[in-house]
Amino acid sequence: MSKIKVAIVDDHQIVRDGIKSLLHNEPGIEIVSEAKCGDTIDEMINESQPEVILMDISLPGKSGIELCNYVMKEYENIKVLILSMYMNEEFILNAIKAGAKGYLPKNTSKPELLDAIKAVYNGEEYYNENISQMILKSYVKNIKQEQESQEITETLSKRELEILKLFAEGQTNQEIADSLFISIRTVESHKSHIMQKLNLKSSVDLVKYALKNKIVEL
Amino acid sequence: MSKIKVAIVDDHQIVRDGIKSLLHNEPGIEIVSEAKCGDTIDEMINESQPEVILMDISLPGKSGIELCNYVMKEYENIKVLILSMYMNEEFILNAIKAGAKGYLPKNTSKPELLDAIKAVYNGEEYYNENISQMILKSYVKNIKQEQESQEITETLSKRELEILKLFAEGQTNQEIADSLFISIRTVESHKSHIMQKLNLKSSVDLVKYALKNKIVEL
DNA sequence: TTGCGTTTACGTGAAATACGTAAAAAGCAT
DNA sequence: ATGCTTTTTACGTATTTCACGTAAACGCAA
Repeated sequence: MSKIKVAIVDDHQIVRDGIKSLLHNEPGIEIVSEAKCGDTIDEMINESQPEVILMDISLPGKSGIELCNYVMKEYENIKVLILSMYMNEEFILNAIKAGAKGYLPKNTSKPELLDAIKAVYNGEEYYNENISQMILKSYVKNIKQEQESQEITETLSKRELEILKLFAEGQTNQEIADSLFISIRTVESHKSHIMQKLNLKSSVDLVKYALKNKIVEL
Repeated sequence: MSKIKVAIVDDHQIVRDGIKSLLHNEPGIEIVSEAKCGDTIDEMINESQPEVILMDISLPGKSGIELCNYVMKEYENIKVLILSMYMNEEFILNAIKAGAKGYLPKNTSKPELLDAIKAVYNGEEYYNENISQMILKSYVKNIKQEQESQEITETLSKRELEILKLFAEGQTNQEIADSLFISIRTVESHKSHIMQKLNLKSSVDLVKYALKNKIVEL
């Protein structure tokens, strides 16, 4: 069995050295190249023909996510394994969306790193327990958020949203009326409707609602 | 000249290995011990008598900052050099406050790491350019923020703050008047004064101001 | 076509705001 | 203690906004 060809992309020399020393005399693995960032990724791939790329997320220039996306498109046989400090859902989910085959924290043990490399090399996916749990949590959260967002867009009409936005930006009813070329009474009506729909009691709530739902910024 | 005795405290094996491989055959430096966290720091120090400790900030259990503080108190001759992914002001400033003699990003070059170790060993402090600049920026920023905060507390009286809070929480003027046992006109006056003082145009601005300055929560 | 939601708009009385004025009450300095 | 400043209190008036009800015009879908 030939060795698995592994490339490393990480801007921290210490991390690169650490990985190299970890995998140094592993019989099944060979480090064929390394890079600080993704600028020369094509060159690197063509020269060293890696089968697995260990990649950090935060890189100078293009992020690991973008890079992963690119590699997935151009070299579909190469497996990308993300090795990141950051264990937050956003990064992990983005990595998965971008086609990463695995995601490991940087404090991974040597056997886990080896397992992961072998797994992705064999076409499997590798996420450790923490990450699996996190994905699950995040999924549930997302669903909930989506539901909320849907509620808003379902409940409020375009016009109502527009008026809410202008109001929460600080315009008076008259200003809103003028800028939308409608009567001030209409603006008032819209606001009433919005309050009814969202079960809000005051303009203060209206402003807070707009901020919460990122219709306007603070 | 004897070798500088260096200890490593970092929960990422890869990082520890990376540092070791970087410093491996440096004539002036010797890695005398390493640890994943600060639980056994006393033991470690007593056994290996390090002169410089390379330390991560984010550690399981006690943070690098706390640990640094502790080491400074108990072993004042030991120099702590923080080696962190995180380049944000807060961490850096805290590290300095805790008595760290240097702060390096993890993507430090080998010569810089060597320089830093030698510098702190010789009783100097070592911060690279980025960090020096960051400290400066942060300092300026802090000053500004303090000024702003002062402005608020200077400008608004207790009563005004109280009324702003209740209003931003969603109470009507009448409710505020009732709960403070004052006339509704008084509440109105206060609000006017607040707006004048802060140069705000509408209640919307009032609410936003209260949110910005954390007088109320969203 | 009928029905439903959206957008438009008005009427009326109550509430809030803008802007000015001003007087007790409290705090502070000399 | 006395005077000065700030805070807190309050009102008047004109304007604006709110709450609540009503309703016409429009589009779209069953």
